[in-house]
Amino acid sequence: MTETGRPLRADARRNREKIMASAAELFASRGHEAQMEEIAARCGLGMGTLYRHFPSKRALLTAMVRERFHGMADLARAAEQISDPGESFETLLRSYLEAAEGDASFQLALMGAGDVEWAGIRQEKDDFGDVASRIIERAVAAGAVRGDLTYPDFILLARGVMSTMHFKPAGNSGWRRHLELALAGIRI
Amino acid sequence: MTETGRPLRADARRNREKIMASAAELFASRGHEAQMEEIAARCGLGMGTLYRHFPSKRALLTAMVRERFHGMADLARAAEQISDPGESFETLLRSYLEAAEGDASFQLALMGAGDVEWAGIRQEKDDFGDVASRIIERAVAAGAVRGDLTYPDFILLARGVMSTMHFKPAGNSGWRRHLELALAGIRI
DNA sequence: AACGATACGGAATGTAGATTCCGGTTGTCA
DNA sequence: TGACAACCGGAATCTACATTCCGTATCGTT
Repeated sequence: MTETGRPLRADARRNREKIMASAAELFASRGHEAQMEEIAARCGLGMGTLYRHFPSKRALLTAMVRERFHGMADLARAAEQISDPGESFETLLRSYLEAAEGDASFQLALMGAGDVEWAGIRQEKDDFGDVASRIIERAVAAGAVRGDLTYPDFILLARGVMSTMHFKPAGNSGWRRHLELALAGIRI
Repeated sequence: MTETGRPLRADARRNREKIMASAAELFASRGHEAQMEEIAARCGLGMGTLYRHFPSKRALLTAMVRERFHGMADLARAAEQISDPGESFETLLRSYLEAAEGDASFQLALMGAGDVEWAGIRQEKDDFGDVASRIIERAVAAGAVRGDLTYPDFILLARGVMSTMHFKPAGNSGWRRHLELALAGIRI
């Protein structure tokens, strides 16, 4: 239903965008618990319309995550432009986390909680991974971070800080304190 | 239903224990998604019996978490016996994580995911917190860890590593790698 | 051994939410 | 502007579970 070939009718395209917008807001604030009915209601559409555009809640959620991941790759490319390898790396991590701030569903997706059809996002995910890996390798080569640091480690740390962001929105001094502790563990 | 005064009839006590055991296993393997019917079935009891002992799924889960937290306080006291302040601290963190290994529900509870009636566990939770705080203060005083480390930081880090344990059971080199990175960030 | 008081079993009930259906609308193109 | 495909609305349907109910069975006490 997302890819058929013939272009969408004007009103359909408009509605599809309204749905994406509403879904983005609701998934962000309520997480995976946002309800299909709320989403439809928020943009003044019926259930039928919602399901015409996205065959299931899972598909809708996946579309949202794909969009966000796409933006994430851009952030990574921006971080890669920074000349200092160490700063480039830290900016990557900080951007990754800030991109997820305020979006409960995206946080869960990034942590690896189910409900997302990862197969439909491989491309976007790999794009990000490629850039991030390059940044990390450069930071390692420059001696800005511990020599055994890898991309999987980056994911490990990011998920860790994200768990604080997700489960303790206002806890302590917030996720930024956690980020500092994490960075302290990999800087040289 | 848990505290009434008069002692339970012999068969009732037996059944209560069967329920706790089955629930422990199922919550551990399936997390909060374990079903009440499965739990009852696993120990050959009916739904009525299950609900006679625990008024709701939430109550049952809470009982499980309380039991686990109780054990956790013991682990903390054991760690406190270690003379070297730094080793004592690291043992505390390691024990905390190992206690949660293999128990999906407990991991979620420790990370702060809902579904647990924390009010009914204050005591057990505080017991652990008190011992842990002492261990951390001693480590700080001995200069074994960064001087600004606090108990909330401990929770932060533990939750981070736990997120890897929970969401990526077999990922990378496992949560122990994450633990190493976390420790590197607080050791001096 | 009989009698309550306690417990137990498991079918029936209640509810929340996703998903489907289909009669009615609207955009598009000749 | 007429016809038809592409769309839309939203009530009805389905599913999955937690929770309740109440007729029986069992324990412990005299």
